[in-house]
This record gives sequence, C-alpha cells and structure tokens, in this order.
Amino acid sequence: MSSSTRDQLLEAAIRQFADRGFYGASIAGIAAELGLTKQALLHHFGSKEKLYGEILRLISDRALATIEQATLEIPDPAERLEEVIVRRFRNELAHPDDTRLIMRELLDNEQRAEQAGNWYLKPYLDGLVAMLRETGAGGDLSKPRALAVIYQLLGATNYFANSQPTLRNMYGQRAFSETSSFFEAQLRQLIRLTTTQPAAA
Amino acid sequence: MSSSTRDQLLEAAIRQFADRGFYGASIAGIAAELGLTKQALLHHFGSKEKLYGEILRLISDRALATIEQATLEIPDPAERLEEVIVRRFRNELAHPDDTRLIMRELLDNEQRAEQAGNWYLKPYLDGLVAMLRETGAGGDLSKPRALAVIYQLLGATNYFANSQPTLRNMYGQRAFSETSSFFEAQLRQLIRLTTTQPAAA
DNA sequence: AAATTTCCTTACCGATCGGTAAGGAACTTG
DNA sequence: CAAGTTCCTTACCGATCGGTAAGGAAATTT
Repeated sequence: MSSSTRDQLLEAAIRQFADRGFYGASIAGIAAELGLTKQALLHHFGSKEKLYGEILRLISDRALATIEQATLEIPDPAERLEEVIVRRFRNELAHPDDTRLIMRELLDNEQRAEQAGNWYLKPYLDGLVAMLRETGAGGDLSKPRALAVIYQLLGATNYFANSQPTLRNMYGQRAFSETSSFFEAQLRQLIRLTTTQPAAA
Repeated sequence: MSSSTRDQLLEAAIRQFADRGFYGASIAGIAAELGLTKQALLHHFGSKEKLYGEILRLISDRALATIEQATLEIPDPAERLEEVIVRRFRNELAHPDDTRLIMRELLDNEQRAEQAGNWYLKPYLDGLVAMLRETGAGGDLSKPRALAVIYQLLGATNYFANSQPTLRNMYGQRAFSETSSFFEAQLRQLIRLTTTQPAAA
C-alpha cells in the first residue's frame, strides 16, 4: 500500500531539511518532490515551523524507541549500552538523514539555546546516561561524568556518519569500508573499557 | 590599531555563517554589522561564494598552523598528537565559530561531495593521521585504521563543542564545567591508550 | 594640478521566500 | 439528494535574497 500524502511529505521534508537545513529548504521544493504545490503542504501542516517541529518530535520518538526496544531485549546494562550505540552507528551510516538533521538543529539551536532546557533529545540523552550509570562503571560515575562518556560515544559516531560521503570521496570506497568496520570495533572496545575499567582522573 | 574593514568583514562573516549557515546568512546582514551596505562587502569580495571560499581557506590555514606549531614544540609524536587534540578541544570550547562553520560545511558538502577529493581540511586530516602512524601504535596501523582513530577523537571534541550552549542550558553551568574537564581527561586517556596499546580486532 | 584608484553610496533588477485568500473537484456524511 | 469536509489548485502579497549599474568623495599616484 502507498503511504499517505502527508507521510510522503514528511519523508521528503526530512530529506530536504537534512540536505539544506531549515533555511535552505523551501516548502515549495519539498512539495514539488511529489508533484504538488506548496499550498498542499501548508494545508497539511499549517506552516513551515510546524512541519519542522513535527519532524523533530518524530525523530526524537524514533531515538527513544531504540532504547526501549533494547531494554526489552537485553537485560545487562553494559551489553545493552554497547548494542544501542553500535546499532545507532550502523543506522546512522545506512540512513544518515536523521543524524544530519539533528546536527543542523543542534547548530541552529545555539541561538535559541535558552529553550534547550526542554530539548527534544534530552530524554534520549538522559536514557543513555542512566544506562551507563547502571553498569556501575568507574565506581560510581557522577551524572556529569557519565554525560561526558556518552557524549564521547555519540560524538564519534555522529561525526563519522556525517562525514561519510566526504570520506568516501577523499579516500575511495575500499578504504572507507575498512575505516568503517574498524571504527565500529574501536567503538566497541571503547565502550567495554568504559564500562569495566575505572574512570580517568 | 583597528583592523581593516576587510578583516572586520571576514570576522563578521565567520560569525554569521557559523550562526546561520551559508544560506541563512545574508551579505547585507554581515555588512550591516559594521554599519555598511552589502555593496561594500561585494566590493571587497566580489560575491558571497568567493567570500565563503576565502573563509574556508582561512580556517583551513589556521588548523594546519596548529600542527606545524606543535611539530616545532614537541618532538615525540604521541605527546604531540595528545597536545594537538587537547588544544583543539580547548580552542573549540573557547572559540566555537570555526568549528560550527566547518560542521555546517561538512553537512552541506554531502551534496557536492564529488569535489571532496580536494576538501580543504584534507591536509589537516592527513597530518593528524600521519602523526598517529608515527607513534607506531598497534604494530603498524594502516591508513584507513589510523583515520578511524583520528575521526573518533575529532568527532568527540567536535560534537561536544557544538553542543556546548545546549548542554549548559540543559544541565547548568556547574555540571557542564565538570563534564567538560572530565571530558578532557577522558580524551587524554583515550589517546594514550590508542598510542600505546595494540589496536582492536 | 590632473588622473587614477580605492571604497563606499543609492537605485535598481529578477528570483524566491513563507504565507493568505478564494475556489474547485471529489469524496463523505446527513 | 444536499451539505459539508478533505485536499488540492491558481492568484496574489510583501519581504528578502544575491547581484548589477552608475556615481561620488577621498586618497594616491603621476
């Protein structure tokens, strides 16, 4: 079955917001992907801002769902954290749009950072931090310290995923593939070190 | 002494491109920061694209300079790498504009990734990779594997720096400060592990 | 002193931006 | 069968975008 026009517009919007950013993407261009006019889009979403907000909520829900899914599957917090991060890494490589959009939002968000108290990704972030602390790594990792570790993991995967096309072009497909799989191995090692060894000074 | 109008325009442009991205920033807005019209800016730089290109070159030169500087100061490659990364981290926290602009360029660059063969940051990247391989870490780290390690380090610092205002607002100044200094310690530990221990499978 | 160059202005230009107003076709509901 | 709702259209609107053309004041060069 073909998805509804509304869902197709959402998909196209995610793609274009990821490609060009909020300012660079135009509602006319998004609607044109389906052969529609921008008024069709405005009919469904009201305004560009509302469309964007709906997308942020959708992406946030997807991220949270991965944590909930893993909680059901894997009881051990350390194993679970490793799986969540590695799955995220693979998913970012396979479907980079969400990650790119989030990164752009983070950059834009610096201006309106006052609203960051209720940032849409905070629940996801807090979920990861809680999971890490459950592992009992480094004696008792304080929340700020656990956040630092989580950020190290997320930053590594995020930056690598966003660099994917550039790296592929700079070094070729073969080299990129080796870098990519080695990157995942390094990531796993880093997580295991963090969840088993004591923390740094 | 006050810097030239041209240099002031460059500074303002970096700030605004970092804040709003290439499409979001307007040459009129940049010129207005100095009380000038956009035609004054066009007089100095010819076009928005040329201004942007000049900025990318400038940032690339700054990055390369940090490697050259460190090469003069620190003979040991492992120590040097640690210093370059940590200095970069600190500099990104203190002056986030360059990092944000680069991140935006990386995201935009995905479309025009065909030109990435001569990406402006490639010399910097290759410099770091070479430095890591000089340490003789992990037996003999292949170039793609060394690239993975470098990307892990750069990604972590980059993402954390770009998240700075959001994090500060979500968790408060105190928590952010602790996260930040612990992040640096973790970074150092990670570099030392990488440059001394054998690599992952 | 005259000519040129530097550095900026006002006045435009066509294109595109997000958004409003009004209406038409098709399907659903009473 | 009539009324209403859903989903889309064309026709606009004011604002803003990057860029061109022409010229003026001031400094520099000849």
